[in-house]
Amino acid sequence: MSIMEVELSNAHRSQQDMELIDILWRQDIDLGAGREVFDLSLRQKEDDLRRKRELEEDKRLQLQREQEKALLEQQQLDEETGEFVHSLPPRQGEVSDTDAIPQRSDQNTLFPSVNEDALSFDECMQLLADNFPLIEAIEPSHPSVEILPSSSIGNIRPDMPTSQPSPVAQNPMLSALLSPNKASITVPVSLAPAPVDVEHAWMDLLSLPELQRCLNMQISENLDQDSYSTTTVPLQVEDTNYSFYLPELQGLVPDMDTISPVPLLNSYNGMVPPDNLNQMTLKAPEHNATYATDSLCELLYTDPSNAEPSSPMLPCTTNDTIPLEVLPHRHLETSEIHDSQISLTEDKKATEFTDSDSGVSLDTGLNFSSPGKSHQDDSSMEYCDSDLEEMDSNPGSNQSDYTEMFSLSLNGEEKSSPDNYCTPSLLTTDSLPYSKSEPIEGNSQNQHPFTKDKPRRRSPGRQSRLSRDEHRAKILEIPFAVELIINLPVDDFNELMSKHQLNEAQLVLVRDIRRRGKNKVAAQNCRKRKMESISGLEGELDTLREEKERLLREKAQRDSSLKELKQQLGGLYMEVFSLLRDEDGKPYSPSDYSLQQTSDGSMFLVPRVKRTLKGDDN
DNA sequence: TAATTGTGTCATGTT
DNA sequence: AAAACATGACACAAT
Repeated sequence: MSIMEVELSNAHRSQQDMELIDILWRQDIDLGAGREVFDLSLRQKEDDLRRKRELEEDKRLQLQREQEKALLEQQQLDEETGEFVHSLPPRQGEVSDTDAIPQRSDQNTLFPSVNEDALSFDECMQLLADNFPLIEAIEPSHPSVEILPSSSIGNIRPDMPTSQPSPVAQNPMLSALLSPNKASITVPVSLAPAPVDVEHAWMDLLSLPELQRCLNMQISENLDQDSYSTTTVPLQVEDTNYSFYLPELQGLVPDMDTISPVPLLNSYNGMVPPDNLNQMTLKAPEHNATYATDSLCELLYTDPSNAEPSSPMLPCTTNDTIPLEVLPHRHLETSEIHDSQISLTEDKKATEFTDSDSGVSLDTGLNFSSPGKSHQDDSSMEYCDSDLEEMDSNPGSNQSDYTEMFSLSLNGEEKSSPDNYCTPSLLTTDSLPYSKSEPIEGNSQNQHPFTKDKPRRRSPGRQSRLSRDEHRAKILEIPFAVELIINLPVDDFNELMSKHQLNEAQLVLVRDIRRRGKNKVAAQNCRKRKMESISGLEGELDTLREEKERLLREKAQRDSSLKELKQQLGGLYMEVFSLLRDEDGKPYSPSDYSLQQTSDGSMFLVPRVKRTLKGDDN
């Protein structure tokens, strides 16, 4: 695009230039730009407009950052407990009630180190999002479903089904778009204000799957860099200050605590081969607030009694997220959804339902399982769990990405109606305390062995990015993040719970999640303490050993001194003894007599005959 | 293959 | 009384 601008600024265009421009224009037509783009005066006007908009956006961002700062100042993460503590008096509710702008996940204390970088990039992304709202989708079937109020020109549906193979490399523009550096992003920015029927042009453009994928990849890369991309702003967040814990944002940054944003970009570029673009594009719908298709809803919620229009997690009504299981297939299966896929997604749901410690057994009421699968024994559970495990652990797999991406959804209508699609079976056990309910679940049908960790197939070493509880929360459509559930102070937690009408199953799960989360932290602390204690004892042992050696050395030294003294004493004794004479002037025999000293100092010569038995020769 | 290690979870006691 | 915390014990996957 920059090349094109340079070309355009050239007043004297040679015929060759004009041809080149024509070629470029033909490409840009596909990008949604009309001839007018090449009109300098028009483009100047558009530039002015764009600048003005950018200025406004800057202001808005500034305001937003200030609010975020204020919010962060109020919240402080206790490292030991993992709990948020208020460092400022104001109640969270008060702020959140007045805070219309959804807080982004840069307040997520999970990733405190990336805040600064991410924020700057956040600006860029916000600018991009407003000037070129790529991720606002034009929903062909529901064109009226628009959430982002700002310039909706050039909306692109990143999740449009695509099937054709893409000769991306042959198209220099597309190649530029594919390029990870941000220069390519400027393309849509300058195109956005084009006064032609850009939307239509974009729609035409969307027929080019390769470009779509390019754009999506660009988006997802940027979003991955900036996990809390401002494009998520339109999400309707319940008036709570914990919006930075929003699950969907978490899902976007599954490993941000280990990977800083910039390396993430690089790693993505390096990691994802071109043929995996499909997977990357699928990240975009996370921010596609308008993505909603009835067919998808039907796919996921085939059970009529389970269809829950008002359920917060349902993308059909909330326009917020899309069922994670569906999107991959949409993409990978060239936009047609097969029955097998449906059963697969359903089965996945079913397996996830069964994977709960909370006494939330769903096996009886729901029979999501495809006929080929049974949940009768441990092996089947192993299969299910490992299945989930693979979803978690395989970063390249579609499932994994989507499970994270669409992990949890928070939106304004998170009141779960009582007839949640998982409720019927839940109601059978959900009122039981967790400790009691778990064994109960292991009925003959499912035998889900919640007792004593039997079903666990997690892999701590692999660090599944979605924990089991997160899966459960997702499945039961808990409208807030697991971290939030765990780390919130009890008052805020209760407040949060009172804000959302959760059914009993959800309440049980939430309580279990909180209990397990707390206990997990406690166990970690306990082990940490234990290790510290062990190392402390080891240190103590070392010092004691050193002291022992020192004392032994001292003892040896004193022993040798004592020996020396004894020798000296023996010498003196013999000297004195040899001076003694009897009446005949003869010396006493040391074997017959010995010298002894009384307590008053007087010396006696004692015959040794009697005393030698006692061995006293001193 | 067995032993070790790290981690999550549960049960239970303590604060 | 309830919640949080502490800790031993267990299961399990990874090493």
